[in-house]
Amino acid sequence: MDSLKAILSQSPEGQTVTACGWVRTKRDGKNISFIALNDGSCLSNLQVVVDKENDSVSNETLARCGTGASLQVTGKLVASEGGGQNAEIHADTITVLGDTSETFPLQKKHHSVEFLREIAHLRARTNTFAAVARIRSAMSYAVHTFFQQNGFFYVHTPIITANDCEGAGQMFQVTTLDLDTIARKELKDGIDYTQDFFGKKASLTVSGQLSAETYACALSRVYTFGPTFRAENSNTTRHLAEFWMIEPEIAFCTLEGNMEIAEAFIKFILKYVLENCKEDMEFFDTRIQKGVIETLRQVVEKPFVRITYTEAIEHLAKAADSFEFKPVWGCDLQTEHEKYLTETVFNGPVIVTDYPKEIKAFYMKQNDDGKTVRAMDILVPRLGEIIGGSEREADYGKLVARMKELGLKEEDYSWYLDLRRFGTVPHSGFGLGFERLILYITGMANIRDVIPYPRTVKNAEF
RNA sequence: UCCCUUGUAGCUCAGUCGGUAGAGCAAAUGGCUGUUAACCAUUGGGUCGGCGGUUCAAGUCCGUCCGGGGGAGCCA
Repeated sequence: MDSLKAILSQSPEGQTVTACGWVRTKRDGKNISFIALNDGSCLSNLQVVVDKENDSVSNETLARCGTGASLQVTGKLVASEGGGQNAEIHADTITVLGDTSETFPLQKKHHSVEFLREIAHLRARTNTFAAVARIRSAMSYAVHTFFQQNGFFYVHTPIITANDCEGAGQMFQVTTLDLDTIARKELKDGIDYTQDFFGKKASLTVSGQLSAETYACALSRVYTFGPTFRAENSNTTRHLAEFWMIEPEIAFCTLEGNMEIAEAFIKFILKYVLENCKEDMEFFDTRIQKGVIETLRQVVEKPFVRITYTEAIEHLAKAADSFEFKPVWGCDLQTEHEKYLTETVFNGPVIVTDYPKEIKAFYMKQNDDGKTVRAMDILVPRLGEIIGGSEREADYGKLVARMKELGLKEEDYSWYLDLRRFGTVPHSGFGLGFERLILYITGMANIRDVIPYPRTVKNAEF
């Protein structure tokens, strides 16, 4: 059975084909009916033409071909007399594989994304969500292609972790203890985790970075690409409790090399999608965000702007009056600051490096100035931070000293510190939120609409 | 977690100064000689998010809870 994509790519010469799909719309005339059929293999529908004067398809069958029904159609593929499509199928037989009903919630009209979120199990049957799904798949393939072509090994870091030290956010606890029983007891001494499945407190991972570092310090170039979980109570269009993160980690690599790889990576994915998902991208360009294709093309062409945090603050200081939060050295960049830099000053992606150590994680390499670390964030218009990365502190003494300043216990990180005890090397890496990259590429507005079943605060439906 | 906003037909919304509900689309039915979210006509469709209060009278005013959306913080 050929997909509609395969059928529509054929030259229509009257050959007999069999097509399967779901009815999008049906338009009835006295002697003729048109059915728009879609199987999700591509954005385009196949127009099915039913000649009512010819008895091949009964009126009873035709009546069952309402929006949402699934059909198998056999007929001749011919050039279309109408203007909306090149080819169409003149049906000889139609088999209704599955009936629909008047309660089918998807109508042949526009629906809001908010409404479609409530029927997430059916929304993939709309143009927008099917296009997002196809692009997401193509991007996943491109992620692996980029790294595999550049000598990276794909490492599967654990989903469940008993490290209490990943430090990137609030964690979801994993337990087999009976919480109902625990909740009823007065627990003066706390919970006895030695009785739990893993014998200690365990959680879902918030980052594969620390594990990836251990493999980078063995295989040199590795990456992870998997689900990540954050139990933050954040309610925005850019956050999910369950999201997919891409985290490369590279040995013998300083921050400069890290930035080069990050920039090349983003450009590779954009270029791949522009070349391989043309029909879907044109849909996003006309229906979702006007001009998104041209924006992406320019991002691929131009080198990313690179500035230090200190330079960023200087830029922001010139427009200090326009901000709610005054830009002061030492403070983290606010959303309004990121927007100003990417949208007003540079009009494109900006890599900001060398942040104050106080606002960055303990494992980042300390600069000689004693104030900043070798961190880099890539900021993009509309979304803000899309990548966060750094060169890692490779010096055992400096790393331990920084941990002490922050009150972190050495024994909790002994395996991580072993990387610095035994054959330490300069190494770097970054994390990229996959869904944010999808938002950037498609122009979609809400991160909940670029993952099939979004998990957010108070929402784990489907 | 904080701020703003919103909840009325299957969907998108209107509903004025408090007086018991309206449109478009969708659906169903009929019509129509090739349509492109087809078109034309007819019909059906409502616990106005829940609970409580004020009032002769509440979709409308007040309180509270729940849901949706946007922004901020946190971050990817």
